Order: sequence, then C-alpha cells, then structure tokens
Amino acid sequence: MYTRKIKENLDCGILVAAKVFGGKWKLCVLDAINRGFVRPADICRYIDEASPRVIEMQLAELLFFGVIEKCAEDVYPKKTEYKLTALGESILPLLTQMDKWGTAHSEFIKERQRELEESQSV
Amino acid sequence: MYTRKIKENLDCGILVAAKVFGGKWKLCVLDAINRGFVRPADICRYIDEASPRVIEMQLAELLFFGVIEKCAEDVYPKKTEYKLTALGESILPLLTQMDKWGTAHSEFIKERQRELEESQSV
DNA sequence: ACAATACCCGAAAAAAGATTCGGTAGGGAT
DNA sequence: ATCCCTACCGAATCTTTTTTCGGGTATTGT
Repeated sequence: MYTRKIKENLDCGILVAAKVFGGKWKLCVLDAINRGFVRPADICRYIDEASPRVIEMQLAELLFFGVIEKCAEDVYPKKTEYKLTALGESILPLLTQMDKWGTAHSEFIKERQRELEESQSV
Repeated sequence: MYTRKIKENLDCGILVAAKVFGGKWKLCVLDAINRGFVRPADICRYIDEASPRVIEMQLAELLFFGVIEKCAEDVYPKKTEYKLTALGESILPLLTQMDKWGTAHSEFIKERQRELEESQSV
C-alpha cells in the first residue's frame, strides 16, 4: 500500500474537502451514483473515459471516508450497489454548483485552452 | 514547456471547474487574495506550506484563465498586485461552501485519516 | 463444459504535479 | 560595494496519482 512521504495538512476546510473529493474522478463517480448508476459496472460504463480500475479505487476511498455505502455485500449473485450516505448527500449542492460554474464558463475556458495548445504546438 | 500526453476532456462542467481551480494550492491562493494578501510575497508568506515557486506557477495559471489579473506591471519598484476578476469573484461562493463543508466535517475526516495511518504503520 | 459477465485486487509503469535549486534583474538601505 | 528584498523563470528531481496489465473468484446463459 502506498504511504505518503509528505505529511498532509488538513488544517483548513478547503484542504479537508480536497482530500475527500479531490481525485480526478471522485466527483464524477458521485454524480454517476446520484444519477442512478449505482452498480460498479454501470458506473464504469457511464464514465467510460476512466479505467475501471481507477473507479474501483475511487469507490474504495469514498467508501472509506463514509461518503458512500455499499449494499448487498453477501448476496449471490453479486449485485453490489453503492449509495450516497448523508455525508455524501451533503456534497451534492457543491457538486451542482461546481457543475453549473463549469458549464457556464465552459466556452470561455475551452477557448483559452485551445489558445494554449496552439501556442505550444508551434 | 510541458505538454500533456493524455487528451483532456472538458465535456462536463465538473471537469471544467476542476481544470480551472483543481491544483493543490489554487483555491488557497484565491482565498489569500480574497483576504487581502494581494502581492506575491505576501501570498507566499500567508501560504507558507507551499514553495514560492509553486505559488508563482499557480498564479500564472489563474492569470491565464482570467480568474485573477495583475496590476502595476511596469512600475518600479515592482509592486505587483493581483486581484480577482469577475470570473474569480464568481468562484468565491464555491470556495466558501467548500470551506464550510470541510470545516463542518473536519473532525470526522481527520479521525478516519488517523485510522488509516495507524493501520498502515502496523 | 464453455464463454461471458461482474466484482475485486496487486503491482509495475506512465503521466502529472509539486518541489528544489539556481539564476536573472531591478530597487533600496547601510 | 555589499546585502537584502521583490518578482520571475528554466530545468532537474522527487512525489503522487492515474493507468495499464494481469490475476482471481463467482454467477449466468448457452
């Protein structure tokens, strides 16, 4: 298991929040679950840009921090389902706001990004 | 100059937002500027956990994406000041909400983190 | 029995991100 | 002249994160 070399600082709220949902795909996973894609294979299909492995890992972390919970663990056939806990639900407003912000400024940011890429390729 | 190897996807709002303020210190820098630490040296002293270099780099990125702007560029002695643009201001509510969330759940998350560290050190 | 699917996990490799180091350049004070 | 401060930047290095690859177990449909 990987252990950090640099000590983490969780002294301010922003850093705590970043710790919990700061991974590349964590918010996407929460979004997927929120939209009803609750089984691992469904989430993977929904977020097909990410590798299944990374989604598993992010699910594991979200589970560890109590943001989601796992159901039907010992039922066969395995029909694992994840759902948001109260803590997870409390993130939704933030998720929504971030999504709104990003969508609202999407064109502007994309345009800047294009410029950057062009200047690099020359 | 560094160019990414994996193509970026900015198709959903969350990914756009993550792109703009997803760095390790970006939100901290915005917070610092918002609190009145507007000169590079001041920001560095305020966020003394981060190296000055990384703060410069994050400032450059925030500048590039139009989240902050730079004043007094050609005045000597150099008294560079950064301030939030309208776009930057529009992030503040999110910043506040994230900080609130993190602060509210700080103890719980820290406790989980402690457990994780203990289990690793055994 | 066989193939396909779901779920989960370890470990190496690749990529991205952060940090350190050293340097430039100008201003101000002693 | 020397020293310290501010601002900035390139490049090597180190750390962290993500990805890829391969494996394992169990179930379902044919």
